[in-house]
Amino acid sequence: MSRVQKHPPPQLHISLTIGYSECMPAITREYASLNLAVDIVILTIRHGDLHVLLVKRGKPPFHGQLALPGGFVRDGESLDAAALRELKEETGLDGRRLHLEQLHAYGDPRRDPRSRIVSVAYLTIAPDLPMPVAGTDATEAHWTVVETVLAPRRARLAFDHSKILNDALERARERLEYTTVATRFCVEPFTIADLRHVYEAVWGASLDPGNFSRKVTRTEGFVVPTGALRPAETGRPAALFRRGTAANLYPPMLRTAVAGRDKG
Amino acid sequence: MSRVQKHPPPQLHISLTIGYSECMPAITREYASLNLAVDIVILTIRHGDLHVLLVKRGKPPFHGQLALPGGFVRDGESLDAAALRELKEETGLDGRRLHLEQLHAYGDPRRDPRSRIVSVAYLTIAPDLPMPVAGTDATEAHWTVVETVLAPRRARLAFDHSKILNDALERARERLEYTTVATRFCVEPFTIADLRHVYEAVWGASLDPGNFSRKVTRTEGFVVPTGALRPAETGRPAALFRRGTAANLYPPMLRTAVAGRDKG
DNA sequence: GGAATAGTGTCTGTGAGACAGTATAGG
DNA sequence: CCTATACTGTCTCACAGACACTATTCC
Repeated sequence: MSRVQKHPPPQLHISLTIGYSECMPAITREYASLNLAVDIVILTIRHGDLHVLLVKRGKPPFHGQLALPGGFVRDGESLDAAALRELKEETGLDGRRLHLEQLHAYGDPRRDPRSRIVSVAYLTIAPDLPMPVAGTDATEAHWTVVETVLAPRRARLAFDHSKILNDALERARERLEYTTVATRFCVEPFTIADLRHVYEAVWGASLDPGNFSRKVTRTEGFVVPTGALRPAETGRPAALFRRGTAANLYPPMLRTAVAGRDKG
Repeated sequence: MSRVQKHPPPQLHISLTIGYSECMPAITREYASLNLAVDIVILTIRHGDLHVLLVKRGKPPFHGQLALPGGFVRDGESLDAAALRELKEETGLDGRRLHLEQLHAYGDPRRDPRSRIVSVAYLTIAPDLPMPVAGTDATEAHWTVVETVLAPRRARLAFDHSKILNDALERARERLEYTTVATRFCVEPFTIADLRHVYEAVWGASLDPGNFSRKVTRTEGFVVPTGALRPAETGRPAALFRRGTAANLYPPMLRTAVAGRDKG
């Protein structure tokens, strides 16, 4: 069958829902009437470390715990539009100019203790910009070092957000292998070293500067030279680049061979 | 904010919903109360061609048109569980023994003309087995050659299922590059030529038999020899293999270099 | 033997990685 | 001079692709 309704029409299960408190979901309905949310994993690089934007919850459940920013999908609003709106509300940034991709839908019926809420997670890659991070509501938003959040002794995130964050990280690491999105972490113009620091922060590994430089500059459409130089604090000035037009890397920059090496 | 309800609690928008017919969704609610469906792209290879399982819709909308199998997520049922259940209902197969992965969530508010239905699509890879394909309801299910479905002159699938199918195909092609899922198309034991036909059908390109054989047998954990041979209709008998334990291919088998070549 | 498929040998080109060497800045 | 960073040269190894060649079967 394909979306063919065999049993009660929508109105019926609604009437069954009435009378249940939000803490005690009905279990006799066949079709779930539920709320749909988007949660956004916003990654950026600050001071050489990968950061994620987290908010401190102001009410139960998980009161006072850290969580991913997000909110409900509104009526008549597409999933992508909801993600763009939440991104705007949380960071003030225009998501159309950032990398924003759907990550995964999370639908465990008990992932939210209040009621059934299915969440579609998005991954956003942002450059290190002076973001307002003006929580439109009273919640505080903070950039947090990803490594700290995922440390075993650290308190876990609210809901299943630790899993979402882990999935987002794995996706980001993979994207850096096969696409040019790493440039989306950089403020233009950027140096090859800036771009290398992105790979090192996301992969948690150190890369050979010489080989990396050759690889990046020789891959068509990855970066385009501006001709200008950036005077370094120390050492030879570095050439400046902008993002190229290519979306995918061929051949890819596989991290498998790099895995295991430590960063630093 | 993170799933914090600023406005009406769940009960309230439910009362607003009552009185609306399913064909006229409310537009004044801030949060969407909606139905959640799963649609499944079940791929298999029959007679050397990539097939997808499609059903003919028995009622409007899109009456009589082809669509992906799917159905509503039930109350208390996870997304994965719903996909497994639908798969079982449509094919009689146990999805736990097949490759089943979430593909993407489709949430355009107008993707279903009746009411707002968000669908989470799944990709399944199945070997060419004698499947009952017993539609538990009256819908007919048919294996259809993918190439035929996507041909420009062909009638498009119902809803946004053409897009879902295209996304699933792209995902499957990519999976064959980086993972060992191609073996999931094969009935064990299988020959290297069987596996090569999988790649050729999914990629729509022909591969060099010698190089492919070497690549597959030398990649650790891709396939394991059974020691037995399969007598061929003509030619030298081929060695038989089973699936190995590796999930990922390193180095991957990139199709980019192959792209453009025609399947012969 | 001929035809067909299975599988190996071998050559070439490309690219990754290691690492030496050169370039250009400040101190 | 030194140091630090940027970048290039070069060597080696691994692998993809092309394709010749051998192996094994049925006719």
